[in-house]
Amino acid sequence: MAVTLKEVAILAGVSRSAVSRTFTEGASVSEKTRAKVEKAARELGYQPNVLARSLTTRRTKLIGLVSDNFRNPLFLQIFDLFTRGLQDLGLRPVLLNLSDAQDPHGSVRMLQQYSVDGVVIASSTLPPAFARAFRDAGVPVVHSFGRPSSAPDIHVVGIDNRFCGWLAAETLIARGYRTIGFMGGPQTATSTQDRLAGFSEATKNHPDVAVRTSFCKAYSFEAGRMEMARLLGGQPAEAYFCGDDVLSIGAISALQSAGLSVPNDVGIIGLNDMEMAGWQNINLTTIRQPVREIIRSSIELMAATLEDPARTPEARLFACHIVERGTLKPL
Amino acid sequence: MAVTLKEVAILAGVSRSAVSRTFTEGASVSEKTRAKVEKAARELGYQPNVLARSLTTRRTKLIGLVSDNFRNPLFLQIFDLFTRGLQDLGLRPVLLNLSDAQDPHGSVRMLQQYSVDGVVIASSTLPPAFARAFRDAGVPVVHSFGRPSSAPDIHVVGIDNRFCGWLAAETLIARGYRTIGFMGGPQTATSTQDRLAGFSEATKNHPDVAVRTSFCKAYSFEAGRMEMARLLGGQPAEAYFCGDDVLSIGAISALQSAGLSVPNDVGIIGLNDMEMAGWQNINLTTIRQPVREIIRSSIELMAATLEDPARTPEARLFACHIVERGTLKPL
DNA sequence: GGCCGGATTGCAACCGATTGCAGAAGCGCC
DNA sequence: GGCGCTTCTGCAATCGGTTGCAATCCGGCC
Repeated sequence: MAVTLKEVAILAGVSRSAVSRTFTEGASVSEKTRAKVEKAARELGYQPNVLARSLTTRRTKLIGLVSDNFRNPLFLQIFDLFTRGLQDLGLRPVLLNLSDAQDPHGSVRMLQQYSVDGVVIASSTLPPAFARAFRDAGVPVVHSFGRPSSAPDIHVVGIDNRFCGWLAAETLIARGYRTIGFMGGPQTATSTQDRLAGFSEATKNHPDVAVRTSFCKAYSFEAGRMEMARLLGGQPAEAYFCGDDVLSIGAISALQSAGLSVPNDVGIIGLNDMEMAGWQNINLTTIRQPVREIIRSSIELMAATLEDPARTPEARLFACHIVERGTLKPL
Repeated sequence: MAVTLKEVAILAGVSRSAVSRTFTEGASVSEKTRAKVEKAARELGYQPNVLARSLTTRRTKLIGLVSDNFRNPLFLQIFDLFTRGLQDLGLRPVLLNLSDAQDPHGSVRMLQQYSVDGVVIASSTLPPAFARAFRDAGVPVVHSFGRPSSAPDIHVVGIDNRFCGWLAAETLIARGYRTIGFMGGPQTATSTQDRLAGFSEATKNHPDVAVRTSFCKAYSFEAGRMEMARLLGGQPAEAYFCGDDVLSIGAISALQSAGLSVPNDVGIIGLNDMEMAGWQNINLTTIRQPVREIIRSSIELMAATLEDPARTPEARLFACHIVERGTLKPL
């Protein structure tokens, strides 16, 4: 069906090597044959078959894009940025949906069969075992939104979740809240654990502050709604730090349905600063995570690692800061 | 790096063909050699390289998943369903982000280089020229959420947008609204055009009803918000049919910000029935589009077309129906 | 034991490209 | 024209598999 090297070679009256060389960067071809080949290629509509080429070059230009979060609208933006960024570099993302995968082994196999050049994991909830499994399989991996380590054994780009937890707690305490709640994402996620650790650390210095902790099964509106509805069945805290804006917005929805006002009855602070957080009728006070920068940096790091697979693992951290809106009582 | 056929053959003490055959469905291998090969393969951790195999089989099991909508949260669910459905069939989606692509030609080239087995287009806004370009390049294509034709020249799975427009108008009129608005998505999208056609047709029979039409630049919350805010600068209609729930929710947000009540001041009916539409504090009356079924059917159709590329193009239509909630005044 | 036919097996060519190597061209200069 | 050098070019092997074909194996039967 498709035009091959050989047909171009015949039409141009040169060897197959000559054709190949005109299509490979920096190969030695005279202007004359290059012209002949390009003319023939144009006439036939030829373009090299990346997959066949990959057999010898060992580069497929395929990048595994793996995630397990398909409920949080933020991730649509994340996929948008990743796919654009990768395709600008001539790389093509192969999506791997690990929404209900338990076993890293199977995922590794799936991607190995396709000989992806690298894997970027876009998730704050996927267990680190997955990243390690890919690495152990010899595939370059970058974990975006993962847990940065001070002694990284894998490339990680993200934020300091401990600090975010700490910042949230300090902010709530400074506003005069004395019973504060941590409403995290999945308890198994490192992001949740780290935020809780930071949150708890901050409250340790304030003996007059009571802390409640609870967790949502997923990062989704619905999970936030349901968890807050459950909390309202008991004695809720005066203010909550939610592990994600989607949880916050879900929680606010539950509060409003219960006839409670935010921030008059309950304060809420989120994390991410997604588009909706800025809407006038939501107006969520939140901790902004620089998604765009994290993704840009992840792609850069992936490209660099493709160049030098032996590159020393690094952790890249981006700063988060409070975006003050209207869901906490004023200072 | 990776284990190859040859190494397995040597360890198992058989020819390369034998190894190949134990890994290809329905090939003739004796139980004895199969056992030897499988043992060797297990020891070495061998698995066939799909891409190398594709060179002779001409099947990469790669499916192009192309879309241009990365703003509408509904599409996150769509990607979720597509990726899961495809990977259940052993197919792998290569994502192609056409958010700001103008030229079908370039996109075709991108996918051709990777010799995808097929392309599914998930978009209600991508011009039909893209689908045709893929088809003309000899790639099986299924257009999900596309414009069904009564004389289809391309596989399409979707809804009858004309009917939806008609249904929306009839519903608004039946509720007693006499100035009704059509607030569509991008004017260039066939879905918008068809809905408007249906909407206009319904109103033709009601000379006492005035119609306003306007369009949003994209299917996103923000576009809906901005368009409604603009409309509120003039004399708004009594009720609007929005081309998507995200537009509706954006519009409601703008209305609330302006101190107006839905449905007391302005009625809204959406389209899709996304998760948020059911929230108590949104409670959107909408036309439900059976997304899940459309995707399941699209994947089935793709699989069938892969089997028989010469399959006659068909259009598959799914019914839509009103989901009554609280954003229209009662009957 | 010998013959027959179907089930297995290995050889070798091929899928669409790249690339090391050796020979051929091209060039400047004497 | 001949020399030495650099730049091009084609041959042939290779990447990791599949597959048509012919040869071999095997069991059953006379």
